[in-house]
Amino acid sequence: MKQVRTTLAEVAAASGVSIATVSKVLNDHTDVAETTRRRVQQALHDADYRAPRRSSRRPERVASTEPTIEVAFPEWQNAYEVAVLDGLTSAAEAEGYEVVIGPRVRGEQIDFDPQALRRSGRAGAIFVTVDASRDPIKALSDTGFPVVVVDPVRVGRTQCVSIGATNFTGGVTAVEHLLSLGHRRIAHAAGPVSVECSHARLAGYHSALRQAAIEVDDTLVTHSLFTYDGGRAVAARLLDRPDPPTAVFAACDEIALGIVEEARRRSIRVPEDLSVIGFDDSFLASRSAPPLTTVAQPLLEMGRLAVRSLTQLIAGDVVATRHLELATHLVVRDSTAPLGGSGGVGAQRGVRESVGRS
Amino acid sequence: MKQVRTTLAEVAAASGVSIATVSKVLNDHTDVAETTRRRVQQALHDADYRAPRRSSRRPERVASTEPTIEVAFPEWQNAYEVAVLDGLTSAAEAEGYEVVIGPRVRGEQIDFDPQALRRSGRAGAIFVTVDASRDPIKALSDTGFPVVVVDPVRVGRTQCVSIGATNFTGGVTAVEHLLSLGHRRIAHAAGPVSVECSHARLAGYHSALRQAAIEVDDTLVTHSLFTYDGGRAVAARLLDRPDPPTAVFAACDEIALGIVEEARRRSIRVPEDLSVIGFDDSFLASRSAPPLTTVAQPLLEMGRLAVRSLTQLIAGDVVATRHLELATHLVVRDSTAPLGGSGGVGAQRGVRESVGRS
DNA sequence: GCTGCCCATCGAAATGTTTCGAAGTGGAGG
DNA sequence: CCTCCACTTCGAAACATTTCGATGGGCAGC
Repeated sequence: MKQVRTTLAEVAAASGVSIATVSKVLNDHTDVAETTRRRVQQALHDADYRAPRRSSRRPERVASTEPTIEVAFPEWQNAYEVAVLDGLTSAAEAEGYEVVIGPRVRGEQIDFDPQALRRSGRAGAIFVTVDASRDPIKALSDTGFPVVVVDPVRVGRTQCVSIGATNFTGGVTAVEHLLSLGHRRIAHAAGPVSVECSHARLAGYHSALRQAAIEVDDTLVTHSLFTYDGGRAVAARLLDRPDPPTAVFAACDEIALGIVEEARRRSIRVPEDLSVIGFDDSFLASRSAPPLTTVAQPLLEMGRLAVRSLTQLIAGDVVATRHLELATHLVVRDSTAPLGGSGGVGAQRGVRESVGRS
Repeated sequence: MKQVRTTLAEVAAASGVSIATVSKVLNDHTDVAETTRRRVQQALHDADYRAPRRSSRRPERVASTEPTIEVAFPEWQNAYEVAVLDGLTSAAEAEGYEVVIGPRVRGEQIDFDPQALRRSGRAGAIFVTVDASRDPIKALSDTGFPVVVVDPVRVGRTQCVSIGATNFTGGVTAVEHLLSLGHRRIAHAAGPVSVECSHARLAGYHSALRQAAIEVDDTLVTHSLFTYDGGRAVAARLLDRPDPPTAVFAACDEIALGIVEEARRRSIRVPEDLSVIGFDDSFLASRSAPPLTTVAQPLLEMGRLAVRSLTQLIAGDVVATRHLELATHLVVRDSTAPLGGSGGVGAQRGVRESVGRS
């Protein structure tokens, strides 16, 4: 009795159906009642079932073409995702995989057929900034198809491996930086409530403030999408208050840029009158006026790690952890300054990027 | 006893081995002796064994994948290219093509093997902002392999189809806009001399100035790469002159952003003290502070057109023209203002984007 | 209310595939 | 000539998947 792996038989017993039915659930056959399907999926998850490795030489493509990885993501014109894709493709090239652009993930909708993807001969799939708790991805991953998710909006309870950054610590870093510059009235332009990394960054914000014995003013915390326009909207509310903050920690660079622009429109100088710190260090941050101080995520590295994790899954190796987090670090540019702004415009602060601990 | 189909069990009995061994022969496993393998194959043939239909919706192995287009480009983290890729992939999806990310084009070096690409079974290839006069691309295209180049650095004398924008007209548009605001001392931060579209935009600049009977001051024309840092460098030279220009036409948005930042460092306000107009209308332009006035290239449309042209080539249709140009148009945002800057900072100009003719 | 039909659902059994260890083989070393 | 060891070859059993028929509930027709 080695019993090294849970089998369909056990799952079947646990959920009170036959082995055949469990198999059908796994393979998305239609002749299973919805209630039964759910019960079986629950049992599959509880028993931590994972598909047997169908031999490591599986991709079995015919000739010429290299094994292929499918990548799917919501948006092309997004500096964050593009940076991840950059790392991802370079690693794929190094490991001898082709990369094909998968189905477009539209908002909450992920419309693709897990069956088709499994049969298509792809060696694996990588999703970037999508909701990994959604059914198609769960279904795909739970059948043993190699799936890695980078910075999932939500993880849920799936088999798939996910990669992210230390969002909580990053939030702490950002606020500590502002505190060290003397700021006390620090707002947080957070991301959507529904997204997990928003929570982590917000928690970091709270934690750092409490650590500094500063009472948290919940009216200084706003929520918006991770977009420039979202940043514009929340900045309008924050800056037009009678008691505006002296510094804002934005949950991403795009939001930060929106805030910088709204400040400019009000003749509020950044960083002299208002410090703004972003998150991501996408290539937008280094090209703005002023260049953004930001908490950098190692986006290229996250992309590379995604490919390496995927190749492990493909090879059938057991991955030690289902979720990996890479360290963030502070990149100081010109959008933050000491409270009281001694500098004045054009103070010629160095462009050197100081790197702190995450 | 329906016995509609011969099974492995029968074959196994006939050839005197176990079912497992027959399965292995069928699946090309290595752990079967050559003599045994031959005996089993003979038996398989005699019994007219054929694989069971693995469900009717089985698309027969490799044929399942859609025809594939390879795309190659120099740089991921580049707003211009990403926008083109966006249009390109959406069109490919619509036309039923897969898109695979091809070899990375590094600077002047395009290291891929045209032979391998042709043999790989790709339906065609699209290159973005590469030098189409280089040997590998010429070689590929001249052998009849379908190739389309978007915004080639240089075209040379090849067979391949290229797609660009009306760069000359765009240059004229940009300068006419600045002239209409009253500017007379207009600099041009041009792109690299080696790149064809730089020439076209520069020629448009010259043409518009001559048209307005303004003498061209060649010291107001600088060259740099199409980068933010390039823009910073040339801006430093232009702005530190004793007689700085009142407006700059930058050959791309990245250069424009570099100029805006150098101006900020010198407390030169944009647009009150200096008007800056970019080129491309990549997503950087709409996210800067201030948002950039720019000459828009229809990047998405160019990507789509590239795919459509390629599908024509693949279908064997004769393409009427080897080079297509799409119209540019002016997008007015907040980085340009009338000479003499009536407005003052934060003048709350509308965000409306006025669209002019190219 | 009864009958018969349809159809969604499910499982037994047939079938194919993989794992893992047993058996065989050959050669180096004693 | 025997032993040991590494390697090849093979099959029993474990496992997964599919087929196809059984079951039973809903419902129209009578």
